[in-house]
Amino acid sequence: MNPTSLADKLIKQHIRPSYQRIKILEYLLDNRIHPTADQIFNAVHAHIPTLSKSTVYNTLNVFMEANLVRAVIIDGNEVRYDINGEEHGHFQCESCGRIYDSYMNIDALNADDLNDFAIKDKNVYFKGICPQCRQNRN
Amino acid sequence: MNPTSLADKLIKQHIRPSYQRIKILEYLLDNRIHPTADQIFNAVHAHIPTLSKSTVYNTLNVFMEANLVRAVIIDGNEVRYDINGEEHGHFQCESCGRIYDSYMNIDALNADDLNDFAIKDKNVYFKGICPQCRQNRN
DNA sequence: TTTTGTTATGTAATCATTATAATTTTATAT
DNA sequence: ATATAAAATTATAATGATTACATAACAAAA
Ligand SMILES: [Mn+2]
Ligand SMILES: [Mn+2]
Ligand SMILES: [Zn+2]
Ligand SMILES: [Zn+2]
Repeated sequence: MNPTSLADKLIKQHIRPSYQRIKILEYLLDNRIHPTADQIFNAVHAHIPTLSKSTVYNTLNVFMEANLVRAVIIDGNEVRYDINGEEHGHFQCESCGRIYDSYMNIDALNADDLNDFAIKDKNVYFKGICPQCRQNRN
Repeated sequence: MNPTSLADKLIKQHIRPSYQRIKILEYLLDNRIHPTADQIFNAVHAHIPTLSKSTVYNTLNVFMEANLVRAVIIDGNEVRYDINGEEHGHFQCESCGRIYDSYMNIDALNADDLNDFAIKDKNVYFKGICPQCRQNRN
């Protein structure tokens, strides 16, 4: 995606398209691995030597506010960020830590005991061993 | 539950039933609110003035190892602990933070794109506003 | 009662994230 | 264009949950 359309994507969400924000957005779109803030920082820092980690966190929070990214919380020790806007669940491999997307039918999940609750968001994640790690027998 | 049966519950899982462990187990069984380590510490500390927070964490990790409790990770900032062994999902209220159990049919959730994955665990949680908070309009 | 292993305790360390203040950049007004 | 105001970035400090570590207390075995 070219820089202009990246900027447009941000402007559409009323986010000022700073160079840092564009580069972070670009990284997220090109690396759909549910990266940590640290991974994002390290990757983008290679292109912007003056980049601060604060900016990464600030930007991610701005993106989340605008629903451009969402936090994927499975591990508990560090948040991972997801730019995939489609409704989907996740699978985390207990061996390698990778998080995979899974397009299961989350909407179908229903709970009679939550009839009086206002449900705004449904989250699903599985855990286990991914195909690659199964093959490597670890 | 009387102390003896609490001790038996631990022995059955090959956990030495120290006074601290029994009291922590008792608290978890009597307060099914998915408490934080801090909540557990404060409550049990009232009964055992010498209790250390390290012991709470150690004990919770021992209990988790034995599958007596499981970690419920929704917020990301602090882990909450659940002694409910039945298969169930959760609802966290965005207003008061309370976590409710919900007996939805998690097993029914299936993902064709995970056929080559070894699925060991399925997790579901919803977010929204609980009945009490809806009534209080906040 | 030694000896040995296990558990508990207190304190220090870790580490992801947030808060704060100063600086730089961008937009607006004159 | 210049001054002024607002927004974003940066560097650093603070926060806070959890873990690591060393020591003390306890329990079991010999
Ligand atoms: Mn995803
Ligand atoms: Mn529960
Ligand atoms: Zn794997
Ligand atoms: Zn509530």
